[in-house]
Amino acid sequence: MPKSNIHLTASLEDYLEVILSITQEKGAARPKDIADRMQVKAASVTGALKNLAAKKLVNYAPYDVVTLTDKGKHIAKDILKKHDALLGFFSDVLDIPRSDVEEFACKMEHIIPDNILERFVEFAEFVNQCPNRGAIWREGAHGYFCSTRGIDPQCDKCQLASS
Amino acid sequence: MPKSNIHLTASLEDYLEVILSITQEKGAARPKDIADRMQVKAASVTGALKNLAAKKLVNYAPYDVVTLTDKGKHIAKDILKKHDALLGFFSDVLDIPRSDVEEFACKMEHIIPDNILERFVEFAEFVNQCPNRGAIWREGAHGYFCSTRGIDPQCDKCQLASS
DNA sequence: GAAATAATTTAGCCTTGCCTAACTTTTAGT
DNA sequence: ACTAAAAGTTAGGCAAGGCTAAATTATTTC
Repeated sequence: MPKSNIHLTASLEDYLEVILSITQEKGAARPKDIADRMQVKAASVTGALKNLAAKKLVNYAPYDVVTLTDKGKHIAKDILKKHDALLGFFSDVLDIPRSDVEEFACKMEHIIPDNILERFVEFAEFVNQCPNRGAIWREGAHGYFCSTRGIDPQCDKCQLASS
Repeated sequence: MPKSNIHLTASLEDYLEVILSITQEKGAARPKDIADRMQVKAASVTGALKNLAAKKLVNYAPYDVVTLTDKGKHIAKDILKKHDALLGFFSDVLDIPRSDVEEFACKMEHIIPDNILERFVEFAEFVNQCPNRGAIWREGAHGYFCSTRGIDPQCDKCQLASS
């Protein structure tokens, strides 16, 4: 796997992500689809595609459908993984509806450092693996607050933690 | 308080924040100080200041020191509040050293919606108010993991939660 | 299969926000 | 006070990334 220390802007990362998503649905992406998903005009897509093609991240030929190169696919999947991890954290830990964080996750995925994302993931895993210890959000008189239920003696992690 | 639905770019918000910070230290900010903190050249600061002055967020006159207007101060404090809240979350909940998240918080503060920040804050408050229930990070064989210590029967929140 | 429609590209423009180089103003040192 | 240095500004340039309008290519539809 060639080390890909390419610097990509948030915008270009978004294009890759969208192209991956469309490709997974339809096999290949057409500029029109990309424009619709990105909420930009078709002309802007052409520019981005030329840019990505110059970086060997997409296969692009005028008037043809667009596909990701291996390198492009690798990066796109990486971003999507971040996206999903963030969504998971917001859902499982902070208990915010996915629809409310979709857009925010789309912005965060471009700026969060790997080591910090790692923490988010570890924390979410902890909450998931050990539901009786995890934070539970409840609606109270003064808005939501955080609480937990009791410790489950069956839970590996709980026992591990009590040492 | 005039409703300030001004759209500010991340860059301009950063300028306000920096000016507030310098002002609190020295009474007023000089372009050179701002340039140093923002890691930009002095010429870039002049442009930003004119922009902010046009939006009535700073008091600016050529070759003079810079201060925030009430409106500017209000916005700057708001952003700083977000910044500190995020820093608190990363420190208290995820146990990441401040130095590692400073830069990230600087980016997040511009994109996080209020309602999501609210959740971050609530969660961090929970962890702070109820340290025995909060997540504790420990270094293990396979990196960091999450655990908790026992429940403190003295803790109001814990009792509240056990219902 | 020819004309109408839809998709795509090109060309040129705009904004943000940074830069450098050159010029002006202010400040400091002697 | 006068000059050298530091600070600030102006002018012009560049890259990213969007836009519109107009030209081009594909695709329908009758």
